Amino acid sequence: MPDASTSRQPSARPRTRRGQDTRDAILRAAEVVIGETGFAAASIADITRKAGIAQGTFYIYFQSKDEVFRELVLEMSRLTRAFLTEATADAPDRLTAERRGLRAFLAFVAERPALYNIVMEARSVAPDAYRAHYTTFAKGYAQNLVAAEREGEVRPGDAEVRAWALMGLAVILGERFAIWETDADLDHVVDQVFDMLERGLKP
Amino acid sequence: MPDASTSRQPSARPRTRRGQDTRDAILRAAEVVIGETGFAAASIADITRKAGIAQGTFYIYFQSKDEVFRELVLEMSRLTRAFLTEATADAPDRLTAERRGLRAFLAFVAERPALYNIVMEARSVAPDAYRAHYTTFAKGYAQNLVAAEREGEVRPGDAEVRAWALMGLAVILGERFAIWETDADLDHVVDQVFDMLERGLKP
DNA sequence: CTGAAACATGAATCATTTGTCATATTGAGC
DNA sequence: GCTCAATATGACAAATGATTCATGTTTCAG
Repeated sequence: MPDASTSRQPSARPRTRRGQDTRDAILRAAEVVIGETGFAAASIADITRKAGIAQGTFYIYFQSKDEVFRELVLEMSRLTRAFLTEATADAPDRLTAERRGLRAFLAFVAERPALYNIVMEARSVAPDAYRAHYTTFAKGYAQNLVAAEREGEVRPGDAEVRAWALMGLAVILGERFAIWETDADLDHVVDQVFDMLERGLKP
Repeated sequence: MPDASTSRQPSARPRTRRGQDTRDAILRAAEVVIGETGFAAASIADITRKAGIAQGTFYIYFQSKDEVFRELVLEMSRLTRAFLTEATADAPDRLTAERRGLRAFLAFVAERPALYNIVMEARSVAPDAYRAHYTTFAKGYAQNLVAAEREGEVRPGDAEVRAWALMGLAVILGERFAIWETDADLDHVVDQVFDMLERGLKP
């Protein structure tokens, strides 16, 4: 067992308010710098400069650049789920919940593109975290669909396949209509997608 | 105007069979090395070792690591489109073509995960190439949908939104069912997706 | 055959950055 | 107001890996 009293673990939780603030400052700076320039191009120097601290201070709170990155992915993962849970909480039925969820997701992406970029980049930088993010998400999604099916709110079908399909569609629509194009009519996008999803493409 | 006769452009086309072979060897090695370990982790040394050539030789054919990468993205882009065009060529109607297209795409991804990884990583390594890839793809996709709509093969709707939605869904299904899980029942996945897309989720 | 262009080599260069460390400073609890 | 753990500093050692280059070898048109 490591002796935390003599050899303090790097990246142990801060013990004072001051420490907490510094750690937060690093995370926020990392979100901006990594989110804007990408993981590879972002240097620790960039991050600490933006955070207004010395380079060495970084290593008091994180073992490596990789570690902040993972922390940011986790943060984004939690945040997105919380946001969507909130947004869909009092929907009358599943399809309405899905619609509101997609709308909220697009708004979220437009609001914090940096965090979105970080999750996307996690695919190559921290594949396990990336995969965990989507898998967790998909699980909840599928559960909702199964429940909806039981209630007769959607036609029967493979909930897992559907969940992944719906996530995928949300992801790329976010990229296309909330990041690349910054003034798209998101309500129109959602309407169109749900016209397709609810009633199908067949004439 | 640069004088190509005295200062040969690096990355000019090879002029002999031998040169062509070497260039191809580099591309194939780069596909494997970058596709498996990621752009950042892949070193020129790794690539040239795998290609069986000296490090300096690399720079006869490519200006930088970035340049091979872009070339690979382009290659993948062309290849995927050709493959899908072929796979959907003699479909009786649009929805059948879409179905066959998705099935073929999943098979393609399962077959060459390295190339797929490269396109995904392009999002951060070569954003313009990444975007060009999807935009080109979406354009063709949307045209097909517009035509199908005219023929009365699909219900009217915003073809661009639909095109992106369908692409997004294919992308993440590829990741989930062709890369992460290597023995998924791809026909089942396609059936389920098309049940949803054709007839809709509403009971 | 032959010479010039094309191609190939790999050691050396060079720029970049990570992560460390010896040395301050801060502030909470006594 | 002292003391010690926590926090902060910034210069620097060490590694890394992309790119260059001076020199050799191969190819092929004439």
